[in-house]
Amino acid sequence: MPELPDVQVMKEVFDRCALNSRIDDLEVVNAKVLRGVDEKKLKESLRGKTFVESVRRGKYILAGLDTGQALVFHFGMTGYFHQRNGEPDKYRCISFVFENKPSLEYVSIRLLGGVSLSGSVNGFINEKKLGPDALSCTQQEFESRLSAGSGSVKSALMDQEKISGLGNIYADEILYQAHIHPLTPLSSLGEKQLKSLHRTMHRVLDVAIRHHANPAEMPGGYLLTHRKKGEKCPRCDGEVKKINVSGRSSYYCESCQKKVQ
DNA sequence: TTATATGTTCTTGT
DNA sequence: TACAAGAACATATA
Repeated sequence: MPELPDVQVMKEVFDRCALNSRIDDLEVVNAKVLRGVDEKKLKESLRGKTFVESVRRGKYILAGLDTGQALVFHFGMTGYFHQRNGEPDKYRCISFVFENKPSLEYVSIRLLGGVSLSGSVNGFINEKKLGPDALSCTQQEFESRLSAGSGSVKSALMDQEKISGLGNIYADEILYQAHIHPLTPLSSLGEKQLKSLHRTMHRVLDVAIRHHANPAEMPGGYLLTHRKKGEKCPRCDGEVKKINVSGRSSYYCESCQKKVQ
């Protein structure tokens, strides 16, 4: 679930539920999600403190504390925030208890996500070598970062050091909207195609966020709801094919995304 | 019961 | 050595 648009929606939840309210306590239900920090240190660093800002960079949420430190959330394949208004979420891993708001739970079902503590918001970004955020990446940055590599265009879109925020589903969607085959080598993309790819990336992400990253709400003509072998392409009635690209399933329409060598 | 799954990171291979 | 592709990770769902 969580790619850039989903994480953007989660940031909005975080801001509403956690910003500018004193953290009274936190409950660590499953310490497996703690990365590079133990429960004791985490509690010491958070109790009595306040989240004063939040930044989304790619698929990460960086929550800045009034101490200057930042708590970093990543959601893996199955993570989300849940505001507790009744029963706790069955898969909650960490619960933040606030002075004057309901608790916020960090949930990770398959435990592939993680929470870590960083010296500062920017420190984390540099350490991870995260590329520019897909939503704010300029056309120039996009072109120079993508024209450098040599693999397939899809692998490059998913490489967080090149551009951060895209995952398997949105990489497929962007290529579909741009009429580009996922296995097209980067080296064969011309300037015109890179420009179009950049424009398409912005448009797809923008539409996804406006529809709360919910595929069911999104307009027709998107591959998102047709990720199944043998489905009809929502644009040209061609057949949706499934192939493997860098170990992940890729869906594309064989008649409107022609392969270029 | 088995195959598949949106994530990152470590390992392997070219 | 550098880059790119593949395996592993944990667990729910179809």
